[in-house]
Amino acid sequence: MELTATGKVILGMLRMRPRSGYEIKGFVDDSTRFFWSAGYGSIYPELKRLREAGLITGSEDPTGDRRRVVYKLTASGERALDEWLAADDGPIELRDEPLLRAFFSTAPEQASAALESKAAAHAEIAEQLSAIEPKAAALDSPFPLLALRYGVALHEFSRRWCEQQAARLADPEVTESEEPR
Amino acid sequence: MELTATGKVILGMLRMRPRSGYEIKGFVDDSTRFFWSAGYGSIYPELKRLREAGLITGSEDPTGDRRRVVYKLTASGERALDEWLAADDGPIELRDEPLLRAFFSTAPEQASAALESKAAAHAEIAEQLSAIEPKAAALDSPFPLLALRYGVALHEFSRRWCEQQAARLADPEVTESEEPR
DNA sequence: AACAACATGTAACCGGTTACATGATTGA
DNA sequence: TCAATCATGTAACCGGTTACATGTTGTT
Repeated sequence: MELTATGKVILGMLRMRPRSGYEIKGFVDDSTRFFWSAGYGSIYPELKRLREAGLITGSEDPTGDRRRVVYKLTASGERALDEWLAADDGPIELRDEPLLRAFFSTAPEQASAALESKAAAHAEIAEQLSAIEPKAAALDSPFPLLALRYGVALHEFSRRWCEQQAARLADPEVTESEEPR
Repeated sequence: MELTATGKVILGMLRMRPRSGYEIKGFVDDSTRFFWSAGYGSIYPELKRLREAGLITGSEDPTGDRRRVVYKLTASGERALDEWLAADDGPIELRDEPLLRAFFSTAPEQASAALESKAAAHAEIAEQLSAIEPKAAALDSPFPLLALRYGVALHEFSRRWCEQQAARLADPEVTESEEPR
């Protein structure tokens, strides 16, 4: 059973506790969003597929007249999740448009500006991640918090690196001595 | 004129110097691959679209009977590129499956193993990037090398962070005192 | 009464990846 | 002569994003 990206995150979250599709979306936004996002348009169809594949079961749990389906793992789903967790591969992918701008810059001032704005973006992301730390800290498992802290550390690192390089490029002395063409 | 992801990288690379689709692919693999990849299946159709939109022109430059089309920017393409470079937004996206594994781990040893393997992946990527540094260093522009060094620094940082945390989680004393549940 | 949040789902669109298909040139 | 590299392109597939569509419940 090949799991899709969305399938993996759904199974993992359902093992933590049974949830509805809506709750999965909310939890993704509060936890994995910065390295593994998912929208309703992926979640609901994937829940359907996972149920049809027998990896999860859904039970109706309405609030009054508002329908709500809570899903949980089957034994088979548990097995699929464990299988995936036991592997040690999987992609680490980055898509970084501000960096591409720096890459294609034609003058130090332009590259410096691109890096400054990239630094600002990293600062903002780090801040957003810090803001959801309390939610991660309240969970039973300590590992979501660990992942979140990785995110904060990573973006703080990027921010510092970009700021340093931006400053270096903006300094005429350094720029001239290192780029004599 | 809205540029696609692939369109941006093509325009940028064609301004550095005129190239064929094949050469663009080669240069992507030697430079932006780690934060902005593209395959033939994106490049050739996009070249067609850019030409139809008047942003680039292609001229036949065969090697014997082997056909070859070299593209370069038009004034309009130059303008589109500058416009994009002057903006200061654009996504910074990460997709990190090893981190997702750590996130969903249910025991310190499992999280530690996930982080170890993530650290190994970062080490390998950093090595690959270091290996193409000489090629980047030989270019006219210093900024591709800068971007590449960012990649090396970033993956080295991730490697260190993951190794440290993996070691911490594998140490029974620390683990017990920090996870009393 | 109105709005935010809860809740589920579909359809169209978009763009990237993979596989396929073809053929020439160069160097070992 | 054989393999690697140069070179171009299409088609099928896959999966994610966005917009749309609908209705309930709780709060102000």
